[in-house]
Amino acid sequence: MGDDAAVYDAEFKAYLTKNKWSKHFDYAPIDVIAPYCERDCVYAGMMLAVYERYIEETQQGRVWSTERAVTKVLWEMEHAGIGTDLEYARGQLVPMKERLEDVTSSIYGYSGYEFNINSTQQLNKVMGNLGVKSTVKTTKNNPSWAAQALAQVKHPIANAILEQRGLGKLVKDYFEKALEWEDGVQHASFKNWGAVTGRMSCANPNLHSVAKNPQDLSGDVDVALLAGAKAIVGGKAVGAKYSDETEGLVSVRRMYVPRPGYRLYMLDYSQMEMRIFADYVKDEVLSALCEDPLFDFHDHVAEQVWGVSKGDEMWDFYRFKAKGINFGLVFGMGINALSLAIDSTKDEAKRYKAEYFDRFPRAYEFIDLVSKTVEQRGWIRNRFNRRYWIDYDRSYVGVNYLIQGTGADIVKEAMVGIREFLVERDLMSRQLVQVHDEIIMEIPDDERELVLPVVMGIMEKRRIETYLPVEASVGGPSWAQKTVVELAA
DNA sequence: TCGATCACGC
DNA sequence: CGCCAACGTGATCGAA
Repeated sequence: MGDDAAVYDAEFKAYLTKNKWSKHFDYAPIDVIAPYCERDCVYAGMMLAVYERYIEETQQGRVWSTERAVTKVLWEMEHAGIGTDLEYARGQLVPMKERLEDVTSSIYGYSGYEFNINSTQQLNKVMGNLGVKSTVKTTKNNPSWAAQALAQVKHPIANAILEQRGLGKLVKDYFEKALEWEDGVQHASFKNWGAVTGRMSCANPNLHSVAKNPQDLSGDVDVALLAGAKAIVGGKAVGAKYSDETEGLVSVRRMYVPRPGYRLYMLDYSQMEMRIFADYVKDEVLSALCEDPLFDFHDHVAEQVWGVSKGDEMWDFYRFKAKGINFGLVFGMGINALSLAIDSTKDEAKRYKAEYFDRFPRAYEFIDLVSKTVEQRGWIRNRFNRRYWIDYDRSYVGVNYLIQGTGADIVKEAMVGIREFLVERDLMSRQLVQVHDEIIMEIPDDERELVLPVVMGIMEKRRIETYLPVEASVGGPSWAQKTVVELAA
């Protein structure tokens, strides 16, 4: 190599910026940009040779071949896009903005003067004037005014701020964004391995972060409760079922609709990460129980560790702790975070965790082995040999990388398999979106009987020992409403 | 321009 | 078996 690729790249981009061509490569003259493109290709080719050797040495051939194959699926997903109900988007923007104005002026009412609510510095001053203190610190040790901190605040300004932020995000990131695609088809961008674990990422818009809970615009608690909400926090109707008949609730997912001739289907792996965790732990009893598609991991842990059963007075209490510890383990959570997550003191959290490991000693052995391997060797590999290099002082993330990454590779292989089937049979059905453990498809009615069982079979194929059941739902008709599909045996 | 802070998801 | 909830995208503020 005569020159260094990184240096050349940096120098060339500086040259573009200097000549005001950096906004888009199209702006630069062809005789300037062409040699750059040529070098780009040459360097990419050289890198391919290097990495192919590495892939061979580390036996990551299966992962590499899946990545190449899934690229075609991603291209087709981006090309197909997802249909949006522009009429709904435009219609809802009006009451959303009205509500936003009302909430904003109520905040100014509390503060006594107008200020920039988005500025945490200015907000901090307002809170000080109101005599409100935060019990939470930011990473830079300043007072935090995030949702977690505002939840502790008794003053009514707290809820108003939560609503202002949440609603503002919906308006900006999704409802106004939707209008950029005038034909009502959004083409998001997917990245194969946007995350270090092997998970994909999505942008413009990020379909991975589309709000699940409907937003209450009426300010009338009864409206959300009528839709089955468990609580209303910052205008979010938590747990509410969206319905077009419920006035005053707005849903981002309601915006996403099938195109004429199609219906939306959502194919979800049930408790995927917990089942992969069970597979890694190699607890035969646990794995056997996973054969039941309806097996609930959190229920089981509550029953086994604390001897409670459904209907007991303490059931909800221990089910909550079980769920918190389960997620805590797969996320690599420490005692401090765990105690916050399960609403316990640190001592209590420590005791619950000890009781958990008492009952599931192999879970402890697995977690211990992973972190020790990272500390001693510096790398680990998931079920498909995807390799992770992890710094010594971050060894606690290893368990999560293995579980999250194994899940990601399973879904990618399934997507490739689904594509092969659809292409081979020359079908109209198509994959639109992947959300980590979920695939969203558009299927015409006359293909449903053929496609659904085959797709579920491809997804449920044993790629690890433990069974990973899939639940299929049909959109009713948008992404906001799902009805579980019962397949004839 | 970029770090910090906030919000949303799995 | 006490420290570290994992991984993302994007809007916004405000200091550099």
